[in-house]
Amino acid sequence: MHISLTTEEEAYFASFLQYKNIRRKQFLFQEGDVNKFQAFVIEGCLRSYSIDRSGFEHVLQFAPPGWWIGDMQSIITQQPGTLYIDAIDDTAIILLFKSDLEKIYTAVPKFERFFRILAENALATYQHRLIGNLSLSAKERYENFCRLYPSLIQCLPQKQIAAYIGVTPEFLSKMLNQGTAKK
Amino acid sequence: MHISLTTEEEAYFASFLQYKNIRRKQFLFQEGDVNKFQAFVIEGCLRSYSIDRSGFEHVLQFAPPGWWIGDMQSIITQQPGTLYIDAIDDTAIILLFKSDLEKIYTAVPKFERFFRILAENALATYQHRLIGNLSLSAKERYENFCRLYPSLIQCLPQKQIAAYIGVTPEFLSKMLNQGTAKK
DNA sequence: CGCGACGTTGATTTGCCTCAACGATTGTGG
DNA sequence: CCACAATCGTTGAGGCAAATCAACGTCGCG
Repeated sequence: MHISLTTEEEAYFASFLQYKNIRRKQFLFQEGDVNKFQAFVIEGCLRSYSIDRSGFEHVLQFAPPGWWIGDMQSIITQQPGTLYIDAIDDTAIILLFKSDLEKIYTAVPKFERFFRILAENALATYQHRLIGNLSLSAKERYENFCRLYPSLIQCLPQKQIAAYIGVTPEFLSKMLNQGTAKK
Repeated sequence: MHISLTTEEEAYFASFLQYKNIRRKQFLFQEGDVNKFQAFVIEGCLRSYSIDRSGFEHVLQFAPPGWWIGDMQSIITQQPGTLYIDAIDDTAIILLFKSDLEKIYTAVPKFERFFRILAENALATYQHRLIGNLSLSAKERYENFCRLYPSLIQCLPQKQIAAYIGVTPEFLSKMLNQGTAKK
């Protein structure tokens, strides 16, 4: 990780963490809620997405083990959020509440560093994805996705991938089946 | 701003800053360079963009006065970047080198906080833009752009806006001229 | 002045969407 | 343990938003 901690600092940090289990399809967060925590995935998989005016889902992020997830906009502003977060599989997570995080920052400034680096990496990732969405075809975005998240392709329903790369499930299906040579 | 500084801290920080002017159309950064600094715009306007395989530009960010800009991916990894950054108008900027920033972080940890918050806000902004690109029509994206950057619409050539919202200049032109009622 | 960037407009094409129907799989309750 | 509903992927016909290509007028600038 990006910082090293003494045993006391670790214990202090750990004292704020809350463990939680979420069942497949259960919601961790819904549009209109104020998001008061970041979630860290230990096992399983979460996803964050928005639902547009026409009822279509658009996936912002998948969070397999080792990933953080939350409605950043809502966490920052403490205003009602616009995203949904739910579980794709049964999932074990750790919650870290914003109010506690503020305390942690004050007590152990090193954590500012940790979460700064985390945010900067995430930022670069989203910039890269945005550029991809502006410049690549659906097929190329799919290939990128496979290259970037090889562990996910196997456990995700195809329509979730479609909602991530920005095409309809029907179109993704056709794309995949005519890339394959036919007899 | 997000932190408050003593006079000494301010002076210490200021001692690292380098002022620079860039002429219209001049490059601050090009694909393949390793980005060693963040730039803060005082006056004028910069833009960061990528050029795809077919030679089309895709704007990642405009930076009017008060904004930071850089190739985040390259700054983090210190590997050659993929973006271009150039000046839309004659522009005055401040450079803050990554190597200096590391020193500043060590000397005055408060700055970790400042740049953490900066990165988190930027992150939320890109997430929002990505969702918009996945769920909105070209017209809606244009309207969002106008709402979000009213100061920019006047000084930007139309084709730059097109390259930001993700349409061709031709299409944006048509869109705008038939939204207007005709006689 | 003349060149190059920009915006405009039209004709045509295309990548992706919409809608609808259908089989396969899953899971759930009786 | 089976019946049924729900979800998912597939396929086809047709439609539309946006891209492509090309031509042209305008303006600012060297």
